Amino acid sequence: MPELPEVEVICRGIRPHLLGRSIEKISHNGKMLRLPVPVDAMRLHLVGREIVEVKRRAKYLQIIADNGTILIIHLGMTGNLSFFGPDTPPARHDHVHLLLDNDLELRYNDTRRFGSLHILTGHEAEDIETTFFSTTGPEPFSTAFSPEYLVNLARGRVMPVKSFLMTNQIVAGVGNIYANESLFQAAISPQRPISTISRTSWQHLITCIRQILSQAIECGGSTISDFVNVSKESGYFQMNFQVYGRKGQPCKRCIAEINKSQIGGRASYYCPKCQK
DNA sequence: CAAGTTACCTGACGGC
DNA sequence: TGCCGTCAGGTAACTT
Repeated sequence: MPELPEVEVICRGIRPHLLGRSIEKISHNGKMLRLPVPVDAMRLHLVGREIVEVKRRAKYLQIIADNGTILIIHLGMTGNLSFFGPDTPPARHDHVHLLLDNDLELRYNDTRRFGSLHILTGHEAEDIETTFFSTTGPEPFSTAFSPEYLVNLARGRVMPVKSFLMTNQIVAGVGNIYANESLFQAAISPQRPISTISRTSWQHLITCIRQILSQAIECGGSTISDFVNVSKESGYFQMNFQVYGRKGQPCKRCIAEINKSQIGGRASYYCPKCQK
């Protein structure tokens, strides 16, 4: 799926097409995503409303209407959003279409159906950080994501640092690719138990995560198999992968070969020589 | 409680 | 060609 950079690219891509538009019609193919599609609530609270804000939090998109309703979209592994004319025939795995007042449709397509849609209204929408995002950690670019914060959470725990970074309660939006890439950049082994990482190393890792994520956003995200942005363009950050998917290939920093192992059930790539 | 495993779903790919 | 196993960017509900 899209990790934070891909979701951010999509967010920036759809925002100018959505702001100021109103939603005229909502259709659904009837299939469940990871959760049921709240199509009745969507129609009740969104049809006829104007879109006033579009933003990202963690890997979730938020489309906010003039009555305070928030439509939350998570893209799962294979979700995508793009705009089509209403006469364009629906594609395979199109699940939801939002028809706008400028005769364009925003279409949610998701092959594996691991994504989800949510509707928040009233208190749930107003206090979204303590309702919907109550267990979501800080954004990686926020000041709350600090070495002190990580040292405290890591105390006495043996979890591998890669699993820790991918835990959304710890920090939002870092998925498998960018966890691998950030740890290579920081020269920290993905298996390293978190309690053994010093304040200085956490600081360095935070800096590396922010650099990698920023570069990926600038590149329009990474295209692994099916990520394309709203304009149907692929991201090209994958050109910059240092370790992800490079098993057996030479490290770009030393002479060793990139290793692959499973950590927390996820493919983990690292240089056994550079990353300690 | 922390950490590891499994399930959800479809499609692409490699081996035979 | 086709069948089968494996793997894929996420998340949460399980189990240990």
